[in-house]
Amino acid sequence: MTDASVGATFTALSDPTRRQLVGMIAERGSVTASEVARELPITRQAVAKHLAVLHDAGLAVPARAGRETRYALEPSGLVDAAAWMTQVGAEWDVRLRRLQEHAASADRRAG
Amino acid sequence: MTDASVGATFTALSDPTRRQLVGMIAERGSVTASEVARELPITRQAVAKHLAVLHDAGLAVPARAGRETRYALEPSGLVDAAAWMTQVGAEWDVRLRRLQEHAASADRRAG
DNA sequence: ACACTTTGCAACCATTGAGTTGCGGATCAT
DNA sequence: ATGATCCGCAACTCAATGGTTGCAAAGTGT
Repeated sequence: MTDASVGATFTALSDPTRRQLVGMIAERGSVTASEVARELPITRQAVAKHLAVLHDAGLAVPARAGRETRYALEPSGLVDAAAWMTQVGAEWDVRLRRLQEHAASADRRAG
Repeated sequence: MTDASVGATFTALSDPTRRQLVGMIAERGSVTASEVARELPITRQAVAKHLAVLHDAGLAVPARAGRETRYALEPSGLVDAAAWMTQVGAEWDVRLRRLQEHAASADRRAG
């Protein structure tokens, strides 16, 4: 759960086309660049680049079968990023609770 | 939890400087651009831009007090993004479980 | 063997984004 | 009142990136 891997995950998910792509892979189980390119208004190479980014982020894994390369989902990257967010969220929560308590006690003092 | 807001959150968290900034705000409760700029190797304006991005993403909220503008954390943006990830993660989970079952039954068929 | 499909690599273009400098306006302290 | 901070806005540079086209290599079907 290194900072670089978390960053790569957020970078990968920051692009709307890539999020859509993730959704399509989740629906279908696996996908090739050519398949997706037929349905989206972008070229196959653009899709291939997006799939490469998802792969580098550990969110998708390619498997070559004959002349086609199918990409499936790889959950570990998402799990790591979700863990990071949960952890950071917990820290925020602690901090915010302190602030709320502080504000509440200030209110009490103010009557 | 619109797609645009989720995208803004991921975009905000995809930058390492911004993640560091989030950590600093979490530690201190609140922060000004000038304060942070003294400790980081970037200018105040760069920090101000980052804080603006965090604000637009709903992750930080500014409060002007006199001549300084302090930024504190705003949890809603993070909560939304975390919810998105949890949801997508659950879908992946379902899909992966299906695939595993499929693979297992294939194994059984193969003997 | 040959036509067809699928992929991968490289070069290129346009846009975004992180960072800078410069300046003017508002606030605080003396 | 004036000097010192602090902020916000605007213009600029430079690298990263989403997208394109072109082409060669490898797999498939007849």
